[in-house]
Amino acid sequence: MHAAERERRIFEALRPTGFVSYRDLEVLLDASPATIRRDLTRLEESGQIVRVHGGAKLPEGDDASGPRLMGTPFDQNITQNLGAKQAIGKAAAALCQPGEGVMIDGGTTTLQMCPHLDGLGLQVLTNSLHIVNALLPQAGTRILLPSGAVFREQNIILAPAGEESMPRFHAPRLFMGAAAIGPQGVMQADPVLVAAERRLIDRAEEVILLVDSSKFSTQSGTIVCGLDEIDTVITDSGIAPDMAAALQDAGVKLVVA
Amino acid sequence: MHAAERERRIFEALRPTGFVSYRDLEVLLDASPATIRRDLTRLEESGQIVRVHGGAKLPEGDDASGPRLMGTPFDQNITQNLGAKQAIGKAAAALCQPGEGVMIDGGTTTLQMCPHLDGLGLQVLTNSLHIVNALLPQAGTRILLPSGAVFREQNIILAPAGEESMPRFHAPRLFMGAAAIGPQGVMQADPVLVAAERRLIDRAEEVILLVDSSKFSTQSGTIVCGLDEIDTVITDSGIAPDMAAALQDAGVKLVVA
DNA sequence: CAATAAACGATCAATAGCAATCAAATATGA
DNA sequence: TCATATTTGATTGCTATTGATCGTTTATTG
Repeated sequence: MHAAERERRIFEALRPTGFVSYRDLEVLLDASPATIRRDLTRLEESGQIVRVHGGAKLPEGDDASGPRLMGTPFDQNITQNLGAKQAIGKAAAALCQPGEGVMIDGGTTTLQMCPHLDGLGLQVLTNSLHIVNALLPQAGTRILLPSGAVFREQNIILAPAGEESMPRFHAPRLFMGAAAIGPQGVMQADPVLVAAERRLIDRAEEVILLVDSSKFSTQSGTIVCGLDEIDTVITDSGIAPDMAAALQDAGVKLVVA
Repeated sequence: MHAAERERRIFEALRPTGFVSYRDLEVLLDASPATIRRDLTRLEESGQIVRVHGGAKLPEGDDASGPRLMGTPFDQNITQNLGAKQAIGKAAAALCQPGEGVMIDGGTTTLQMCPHLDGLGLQVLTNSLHIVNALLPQAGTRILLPSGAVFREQNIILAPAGEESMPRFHAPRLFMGAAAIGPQGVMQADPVLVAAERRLIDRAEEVILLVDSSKFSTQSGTIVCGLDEIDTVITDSGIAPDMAAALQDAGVKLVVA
């Protein structure tokens, strides 16, 4: 296989979550370790990726620093606070019990759970096509989808109002993202997301919110639910102490990844 | 072989993934290494391709057909009889009325309809994630999905038996693929596909079958339905005359793309 | 905090792709 | 028909890329 072809595959693997492991590449490229390392080194020197121990990731969301293909707002968000989101995703994945069924809401932070779910044999109900794509290579993970129409802005599946879209599903845990969180509760940028998430919340025993610390300083959006409906918040170390205290006062369990 | 003919073949090989290896060209063009290099040099000087060590690729930004991952049986099938499938897909798309709702079954032939559906403002119900991906860039096409579990072998959504997976949907036309077709009826390789397709058939006024002519000589599989349930068959000119006659005797309308 | 395993970088031989030159075949025009 | 121009094919070094094998560094786990 040739360098150009390998590069194409690397980016293809990199796009969904912003990260590829060295192991994945070994299988995907069918090339010797030395060659893979050389490819990664070259791509890093040209600024197109960032190497990390064990793989490579897309550069953190500084805009206009290279000829990367990212059109949708979603693709732009993937690289925002990528490191924090990866840590949060990993911590969230650690809460899943092998073999159980969980719900994962769409979002760039929840997306980062996916690489860590491999091998757990989970049953994942999600409304996000991005998450479907990320989970597709994991043979042991069962993917369930609700019915509905595809909403392109967020690449999620949206059921018509009042319609039963996921019959007979109930899960111990829902992992949810958000545009912002504050004392008023959890907020989303787009009102149509609110309806979708509310439906998920109603079907979960426990609601776990995944938000990087920048979401605590944003305030715009439509309210999804109050803090009383949230059981756990997973965030990064950038959270302000008073925010942490406020969450715990509201009875929310706080996990800092 | 003339230079023009070689150039045509080079682009043909280049289109699917955006890259051709020098080795591939050697087989494909049946020309001496020197000639191939000269062709590539010339095409690069005119800006139509970019040469890289070991082959050539399309210039950046010329991202007409997105890069696809090869390896699964599905991806291998895509290139089988591609020309015929494209023609069939185009003919099928021509049967769609602007603004109407249609159902499209998963398959490599039905997939070829997608490029021709842009601008029709259709409402497409499909169980195939491949078709979802193909339709995603078409802003005017509304995509509807049934609920269910993702079945990886074929990348389709499979509803649990007996469950209502697509409430309140009914379409004038179903476009369906098949593994084989003969006097006994329409066949699929995998029994799980049969259940999925049967459910679609029940919701359609008219069933249109898309099969390239090689499907007439295959005989293996599970029977999906008899010829009496098929209204129209679209195939390529490779169909044997006696087969064509048999279809028309069975009351099936035959379209040769 | 130490042990272990994985990932890393550097070096070197082998291979594959490359450019340049020249010879042969084919086309073109008087 | 002959001469000339253009295209194709073969040969020859040369360079780039690859894969294997080291020893070293870095995460991870108990």
